Parts: sequence; structure tokens; C-alpha cells
Amino acid sequence: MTNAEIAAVLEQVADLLEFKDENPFRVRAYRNAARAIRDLTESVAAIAADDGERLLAIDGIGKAVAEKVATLARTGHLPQLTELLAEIPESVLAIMRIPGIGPKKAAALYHQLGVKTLDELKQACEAGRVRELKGFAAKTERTILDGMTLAASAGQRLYWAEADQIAQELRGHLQGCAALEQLELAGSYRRGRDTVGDLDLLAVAGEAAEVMDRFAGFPGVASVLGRGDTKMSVRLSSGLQIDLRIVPRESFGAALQYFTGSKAHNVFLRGLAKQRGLKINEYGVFRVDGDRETYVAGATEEEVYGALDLPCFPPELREARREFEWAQAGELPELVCREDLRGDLHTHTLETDGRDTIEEMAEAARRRGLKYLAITDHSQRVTMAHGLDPQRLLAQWEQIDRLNEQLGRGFTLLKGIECDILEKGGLDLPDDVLAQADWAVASIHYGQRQPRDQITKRIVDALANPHVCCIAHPTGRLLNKREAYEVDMDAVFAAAARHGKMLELNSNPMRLDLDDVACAAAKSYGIPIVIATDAHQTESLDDLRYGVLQARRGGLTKADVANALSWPQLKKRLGIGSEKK
DNA sequence: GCCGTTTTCGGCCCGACTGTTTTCAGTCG
Repeated sequence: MTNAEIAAVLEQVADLLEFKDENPFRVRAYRNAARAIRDLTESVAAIAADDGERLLAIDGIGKAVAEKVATLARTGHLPQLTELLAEIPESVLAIMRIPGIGPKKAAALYHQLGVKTLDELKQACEAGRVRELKGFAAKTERTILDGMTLAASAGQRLYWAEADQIAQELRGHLQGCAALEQLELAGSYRRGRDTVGDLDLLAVAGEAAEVMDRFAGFPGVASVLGRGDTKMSVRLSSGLQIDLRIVPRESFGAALQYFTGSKAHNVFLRGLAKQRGLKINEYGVFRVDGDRETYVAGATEEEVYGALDLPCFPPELREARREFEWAQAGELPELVCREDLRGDLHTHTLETDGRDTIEEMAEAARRRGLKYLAITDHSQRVTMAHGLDPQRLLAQWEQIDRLNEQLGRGFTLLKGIECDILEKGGLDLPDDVLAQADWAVASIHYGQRQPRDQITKRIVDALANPHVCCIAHPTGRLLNKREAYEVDMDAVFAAAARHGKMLELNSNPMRLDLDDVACAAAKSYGIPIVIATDAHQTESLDDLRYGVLQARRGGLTKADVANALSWPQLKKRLGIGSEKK
């Protein structure tokens, strides 16, 4: 079983225990364990099979969960889950996902009305039976019915890039309000997660009501979900929820820290504060002395973390993974930034499925401050994209040679190729052609649903080819659309490390592949990461920023990123440690 | 169920808002 699958089982156990009104800390323990496993770079099943004791070393996994993970890894099933499901139908969990319905209300519906499914719930609401229950009334029925249509129509997370666009529009809209003094976006958007579920806005305002009125007037607002003195929530017609909090100036940093999260990061931070006789909430850091609380800090995030002798963590690292450990050791990485990148190593042109010419791509890259650009059109197997056979490829490379002469110093076009890894294994172009490339990436477009061993072998074999520099979009995932291939990433990392090869972090906002966790794993193997756009048109060269965000989330520094090197340096590096001399 | 510079028991982050209540439970983030 994969880490994601094991984590999903533990999450389901947590959901069911919550429904049963079990000890909330026990529920949290299962959720923490699930998160720890999801964040793990090694296969937890492999660890369990290899040495059960090592499971206990993972933060958040104790004796009980370790045994359950071992059982899952061995048999693929968890008796505890089977027993819970015999008691509670799985379909009630869907009811808990309706906004406003939590475990208590779902349990009341199930036990008192026998409601097991969303359909039954809808009927019960329409028949007016729900309002008869204690704690429910007509308004709750309405909320449930609204929530159900919403759950059916929306619920999908936005790509970070989409969220960013709305965020910028919101910022522009609110800045037209005279009462606004300070504004920042927080939440998973600020942490740079690959997808964003909702937006969190934070403001300091002379007059909160004025900012809230302005907020309600944001184009696309379909309904106001709630509005108090300091907090307001709206839903856009697209289904996206946006929360606005108005805080006092002296609390802005504390609120920003608080609402940036992650939740796990905050829980850990608050625990640290408590040990020191401090309390942190969204209003600040307070010294607790009996019943008296004295404000210590809160205007800026630096102050808040500083009160605990901690560095102001970059938001991308705030996931309760390694950041506190790094801070304690004084080893917080200095994360890579967009300005560190000197070239783009995965782009397409009109010659295959791109939209612009080589010259246009080169000019756009130069305008963006890049010093080199690899043209990596598709190889012949990708017929839909009119992929290049050896003859057309060699002709393109001749053209690149000529263009380089015209471009002169200061910018270099690289003769590249995105060579397909064929379904039956092996590469789509002969070695003598690949040998003439400056830069060859290999990738899978066909046979994505092959079994684990087969697809892993294809990638591992491609890494062994002396002319291949890098594997592009190594897992093939498409956010919200397609899961990663069944690929043994540990085997891929080991092979890349063995052959001195690189792995791509594809910056397309719908891919972001490798993801943050895989980037961290690759780093632990010493594998250089290539942050590349896979641009099919000039504007997409801007996508590097999305890749950079993921790289930062993976804890990568400039030194971990191959295209932070100049082309001569990179070229030298390609010769070292690989069979390509 | 996890964890340990309050260490094998007894804690476990904290507050806003809503709806349903007449003082608070439930939900959410």
C-alpha cells in the first residue's frame, strides 16, 4: 500500500471515531499519524516490513498506530476499520462534509432519524422531519439543502495560480476602501500549497464595517455566509469561500501567523509557548501569570516567533514537518527564489505542439532575465503533437546553432529534446541522435496505467541511458484530474542518484511534479532538481514562480536547484558523476 | 492515542460566529 492509501485509512478511522463521539484527542492522534505518513518520503509499508521499531521513531506514531500500519502493509486491511464500518455505514461520512454539519449533528440525524445517506437526508429535510430534532430548526434544514447542492457542484480545490489571480483582484478591489490600513492574504495560499481550498484575508481597518461593505461588493460574491464585528465570510458564485478578519494593528502579526497556519504548525507552536508560560492566539503573545495575561508581542510575525526565540519561518515551510527541528539546530534552509534561476530547461515550440517560434521563445526568455533556454520539443512517438523524428530534430538543432550565432553572448539556446519513454521500454530516439543534444529530458506520455514494476523499470532504465540528463514530470500527476503513475519513487531516486541524473519539478500549475514532499526526498538523495516550465507559449515562461513555490515547500535552496547554475557550470555538472563524458 | 526540561500520568491550541437556546453547543478555521 502507498503512504497515501495508508493515510486515507487512518483518516477514515478518525472520521468514524469522531462520529462515535470518541475522545477528541484520540481522533486527533489518528489524524496526526495520517499526516505524518502522508508527509513521509519513504514508503511506510517498506519501513514496516523492514523494521517495525523504525515506525515508532516517526513523530505522531506510537505503539497502537504502528501495529495498525504493519497490519495494513502486510494484509491491505485493517480489522478496526471493518468493525467500525459494521457499526456505522460509510455513507454517513458524506453527511459530515456538508458545511455546518459536524459529527454531532450527523450522529443525531443517523440515530434519531435513521438518515444514512445524502439522499435520505434530502428527503428528511424536504419532509420537515429534521426540524423536529433538538438542536435543529427550519434554518438548519435550509442550510443542509443549500450545502448539498453546493457539495455536488463545487468542492474542488483551485490551482494555486487560479487562487493567486483572485487574490490579486481582491487586493485591488479592497485597496479602493479608504478605511483599509493593512491587508494580507494568509492560509494555504500564502504557504504556496499546490491547490487552495479557500482564501483567508486579514486586515487592519479604521472602520471595520466599511471594509466589510466593500468586501461584500467584490464582483462574483454570491452570498454572505456570515458577518460579525471582526469576521466575515462570503462565497463566490464559483463556490470559493473567502474569509475576512479585521484585527487591531498591534495584533496584525499574530493574526497573520495564526491564519497562515498550517494548523499542525500552529498547534506545535502553541505547545512550545505553553511550556514557557506564554499563550499565543490571533491577538498576540501573552505572558500568563495566574489570571493575568500581559501582551508580549503581536504587531509583526517576526515579533511573535521572536518571543519564542524562533526565526520567522518562511510560510512555505510551516507544515510541522522539519522546520522546528531545523530552527533548533540553526539550520533553517535559505530557500531558493525566482531570481536564483538562470535558465529554463523544458520548453516547446511551433515545431510540435507549442504556439510560438524558437525566436519568440528565446526573446521572451531573455526579457525575463534568463540566460539560457533549452528547446525540448516532443519526439516522434507523440504523434498528436507532431513529434520530431531524427531528421526534423537534427534540422531544428541546425537552426538553433544559427540562432545562437545571431544571439551573441549573454544568451544561449540549448539543443534539447523531450524524448518519450516508450510503452515497451526504451527511448523514442536512437542513442547516436540523443548524443548530439546539449540537454535531453525523458518522459512518459503513453502507458501511464501500467503496473508499478513495469512503469518503474521504464523510468529507471531511462535514467541509465548515458544521454538522458533528467526525467520530466516524473510522476505524471495532474492536479484535480489524474493521480500519479504507480511508480516506486524510492527506486527512481536511487537510480537518479546512482547515475548522477536530475529530476524535474515541472512548474505548470496543473502539474507541479515533483511535489513538495518528493522534492524533499530527492534532496535527501542529493539529486539536483530542475525547475522548468514545460512552456508551450511565451507567457508560460512566467510559470517558473509556481515551481519555485513548490521547491521552497520542499526546503530546496539555490544549491539544490540545477538551473540556478549558469549553463557552463551546469554543463560541467552533467559530465560529472554520469556516464556521459 | 501520543508524548515527556511539569516524563509513565495527565495533559493535549484557541477564539468567532451561528442557531438554537434562554446560557451554550456545535462547527469552523
